[in-house]
Amino acid sequence: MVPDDPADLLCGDPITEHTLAEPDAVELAGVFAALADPVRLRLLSIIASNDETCSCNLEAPLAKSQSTISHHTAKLAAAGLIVGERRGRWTWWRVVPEQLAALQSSLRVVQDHQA
Amino acid sequence: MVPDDPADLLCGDPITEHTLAEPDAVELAGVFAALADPVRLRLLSIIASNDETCSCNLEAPLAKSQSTISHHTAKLAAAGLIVGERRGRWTWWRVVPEQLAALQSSLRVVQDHQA
DNA sequence: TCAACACATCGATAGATGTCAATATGGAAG
DNA sequence: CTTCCATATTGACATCTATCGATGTGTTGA
Repeated sequence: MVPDDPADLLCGDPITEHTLAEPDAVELAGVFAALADPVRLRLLSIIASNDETCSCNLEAPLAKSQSTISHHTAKLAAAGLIVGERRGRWTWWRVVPEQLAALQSSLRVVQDHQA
Repeated sequence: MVPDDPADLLCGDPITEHTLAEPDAVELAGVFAALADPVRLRLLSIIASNDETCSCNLEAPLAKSQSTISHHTAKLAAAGLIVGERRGRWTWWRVVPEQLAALQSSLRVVQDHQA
C-alpha cells in the first residue's frame, strides 16, 4: 500500500485493484462493438419499435442487400441483443431487454465509481 | 397507412417512422465504437475509479506502449467520454458523467420502445 | 417431386483500426 | 537558451469489418 517509488507520490493513487478485468473487458467490448455501427443501431431501433419484427421489413428501410442485413442481424444476435425465431418462411426478431439492462448497469458502474 | 402491397399484410407493420435517423445513428455508433475496445474500457474504468487520473498511471497497468495509450485516450476524448487537463508536466483525465448518462438514456429508448 | 422463396454462407474487396517504434511538440527546470 | 520529460503525431503493418454478388440450405406450396 505504501509506494516504494517516489514518483508515485507525484501522480496520486496508482492502485489498480478496481480496474475492469481483461476477460470482462473483452466481453463487454464485444457487445459495444455490436452497437458500433449505424446500420445495426437502426436495425435495432426498428426491431424494438414493434413487439416482433419480420426480416422482410428490415431490408427496404435500410437500403442494404439481403446478405448485409443477414450479417448484421447475426452480429446483434451473437451479442445477445436480439433473438430470432424461424416461423414459417420468415424469421421474427425480438430484442432482449435483459441484455440492454445489463449494458446500462455496466455504464452505471463507471458513472457511480467516481465521487 | 393502408398497405398497397398484399405482402405487407403477411409480415406485420412495415412502418418505419420511428426508425433512428441515419445521422443520429452515425453519431451514436461513434460513441459506442469508442467503448468497443477492451483497452479503452479498462482505461475508462481506471479513470472513473479516481476523481482525477494522471496519464502516468495508465501505461503500466494496461501493458501498452505510450503511443497506444495516447491513441486510446484521444479516442475516448473525441467521443466526449473523458476530458483531459494539462497541468504541470502531466495530463489529468476525468470522465464526463453527462455523456455516460446520455448513452444510458439512448439504450433506455430502445428498451422502452417495446411493449 | 419440384419450383419458388427466405435466409445463411462464401469469396472478394475496400476501408477502418490497434499496435508499435520513431519522431515531433511543447512545457519545466536548470 | 538548452536540456529533459510527458504527450502527440507519423509511418508502417497486420488484422478486422462492412459490403456485395454468387451460391448453398432448408422450408413452403403446387
